Amino acid sequence: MIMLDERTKKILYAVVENYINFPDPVGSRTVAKGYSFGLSPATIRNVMADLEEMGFLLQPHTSAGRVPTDMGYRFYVESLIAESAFLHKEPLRELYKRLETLRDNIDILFSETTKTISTLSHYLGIAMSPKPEVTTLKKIELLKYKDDKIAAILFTDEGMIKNKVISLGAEITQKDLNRIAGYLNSEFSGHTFDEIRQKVVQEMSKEKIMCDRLISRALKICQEAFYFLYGDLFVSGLSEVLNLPDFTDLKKIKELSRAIEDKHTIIKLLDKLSELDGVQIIIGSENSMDEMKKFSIVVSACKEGDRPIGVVGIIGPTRMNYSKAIYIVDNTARFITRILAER
Amino acid sequence: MIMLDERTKKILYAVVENYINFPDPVGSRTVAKGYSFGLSPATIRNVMADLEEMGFLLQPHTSAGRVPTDMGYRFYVESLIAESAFLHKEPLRELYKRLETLRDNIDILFSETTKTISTLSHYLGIAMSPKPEVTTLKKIELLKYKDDKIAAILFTDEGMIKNKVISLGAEITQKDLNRIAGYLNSEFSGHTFDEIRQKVVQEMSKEKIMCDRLISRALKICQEAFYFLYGDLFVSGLSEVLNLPDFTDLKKIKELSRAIEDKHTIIKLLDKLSELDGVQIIIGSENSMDEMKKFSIVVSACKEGDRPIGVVGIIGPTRMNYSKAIYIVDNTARFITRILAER
DNA sequence: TATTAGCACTTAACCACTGAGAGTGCTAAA
DNA sequence: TTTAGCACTCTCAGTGGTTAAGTGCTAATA
Repeated sequence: MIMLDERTKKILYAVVENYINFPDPVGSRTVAKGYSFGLSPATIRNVMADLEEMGFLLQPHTSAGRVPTDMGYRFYVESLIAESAFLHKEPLRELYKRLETLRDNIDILFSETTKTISTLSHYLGIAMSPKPEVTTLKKIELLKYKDDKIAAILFTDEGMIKNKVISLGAEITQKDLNRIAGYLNSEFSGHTFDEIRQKVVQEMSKEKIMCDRLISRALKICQEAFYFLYGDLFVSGLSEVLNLPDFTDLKKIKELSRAIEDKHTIIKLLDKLSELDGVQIIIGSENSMDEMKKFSIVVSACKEGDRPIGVVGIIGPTRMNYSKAIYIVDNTARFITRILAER
Repeated sequence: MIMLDERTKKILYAVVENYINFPDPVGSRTVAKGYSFGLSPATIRNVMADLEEMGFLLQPHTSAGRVPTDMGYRFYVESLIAESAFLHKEPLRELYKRLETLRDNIDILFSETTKTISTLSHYLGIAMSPKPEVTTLKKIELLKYKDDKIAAILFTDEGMIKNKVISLGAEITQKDLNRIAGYLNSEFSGHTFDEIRQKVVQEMSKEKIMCDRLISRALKICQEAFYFLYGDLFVSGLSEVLNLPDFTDLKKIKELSRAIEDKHTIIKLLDKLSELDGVQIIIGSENSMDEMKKFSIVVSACKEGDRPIGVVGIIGPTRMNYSKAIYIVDNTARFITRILAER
């Protein structure tokens, strides 16, 4: 990390904050006037030129003021985190009252959470419900549909219910299904989906020797049922961000809409981020997704112990009110965590 | 309906079709040249002036060509429907092969269908999965969660699985829950959700006299479980429509995004439309939703007998290729209907 | 009588130009 | 080391002139 003396830092922060508040490039005069450094514009100009040379600021054109680079935002955000200024603010409890009533239905809870976040922040609210990989099986239920088709319903301790229809290739009676479900429950309930998947593989290799027809069927069903399950991604607030001055450019809107339609990539990204603790921030070009390189992401995982049970966050322009965003995301994540723990 | 003589109609259709193909106001010269009426631009001009007087066309400004009004589109679309030209085209079976593999999971089927529709049409693809009101209960399952909380899982004959967590206010054993579920299944399975709701109300009034504690609990659970269930609405293809010349205007983009975020209103609209047979078309100002007054909707319900089991459709600009849209929607609806019937 | 050629008229779109305003970098003085 | 002063650069909004498209009207024509 490049070291900057106190005065230079302060000027950088002033530029960033001013730009976050007013979407125009900020000039030396503005900084000198608005932030009482006791310095003349000329001096500020020199410092700003230095900051530009170091890559923290850039000029859109010669006669314009300066705008932070992604590196500039990063430096600013690091200082925000170091100060943890946002932690001292009062929590948003009042605003979450409505969400509280939804605690029982986890999908609706997460989708409504994105709406609350986008209303509060005026950016895109995002949330991902727990990915089944890390959730604990409470009970599995098998139900015969038609011919060789059965439905497998997986209940997790977290309150999620996932279902999958499976074609067996041969008919089966409901009675057999009940026995299979009984076996699977005795064997697997209380384990995470990940553990179950591993166990199934192990059992299947043993099974080759044991050759119990029912058990082998059970394992096959199980393999299908637990294959390829993802958390659901919710996004809302597009009309909020379209009101921002950052989105008067059609090209940028297109990029954003393409980015949020590529749910699969975002899910993978959030998956990775959900492993980490606290608020995570990805600024513009730091993002690995091409369409996201002009936007920033602020997310936090909701955890139960150290197991991630969901992710909430914000997507917005790099010119984002990071302080407010961090504050909202941090608060929301804590709130969801608490709500899910209390249940 | 205003009657137009053959020549006037032809000229109206020519203007509409030309405008659909090229997003510029169409002038008399273009019509005369491109559509071999054997008339000079001057004559065409006179007819176009008449059409404008009658409200089928309008001029953006004095020296521009003409553009269809919503009434103009309506007249054109009526003739399309009368000819049923689109019915003669070959079905899109090839393109639906991928969807066929998803038939077992109805939610994913519908959400992927919207993607297919938007890719084919370059407009927004929309779909609504069966609203539970009209679906038939196959089985209800009750599972104890924690304290006084239970999960009710509703399986429908259509292959949908809905779940709801209910707080009872007092603890209950799983054994009791099983008995309640057994009772509810014997009583209600095979009935539509609507019927069940009515039955519950009836039973509850009787129950006041009979006073069986378990049954009264069962009915209470049932009432909760079947309360307020909606079909899910899926929308995709925003980045498709942003590429249309109709959406270079930020204001229009905002309107569209606000419209599709108001899922509740769209669901109610589709609900109404799902009662009708065949492809339904709503053009611009015909729409009751304010935000939708600049867009058109083309939808068709998927039916099982005369029971709607879902809706698929397109949202796009009023300058839409209606012929293609109708064709795609009609085909898709038939395809989904077939797939759900075969199951 | 219906159609058409001719023409004057209207308007948007494009382009080059201009002046104002904002903000810079550099230099020389404090 | 800081600052005042100044020349310089660039954007932006506004202006005026030109072009092209398309119209409506009128008078001639089949």
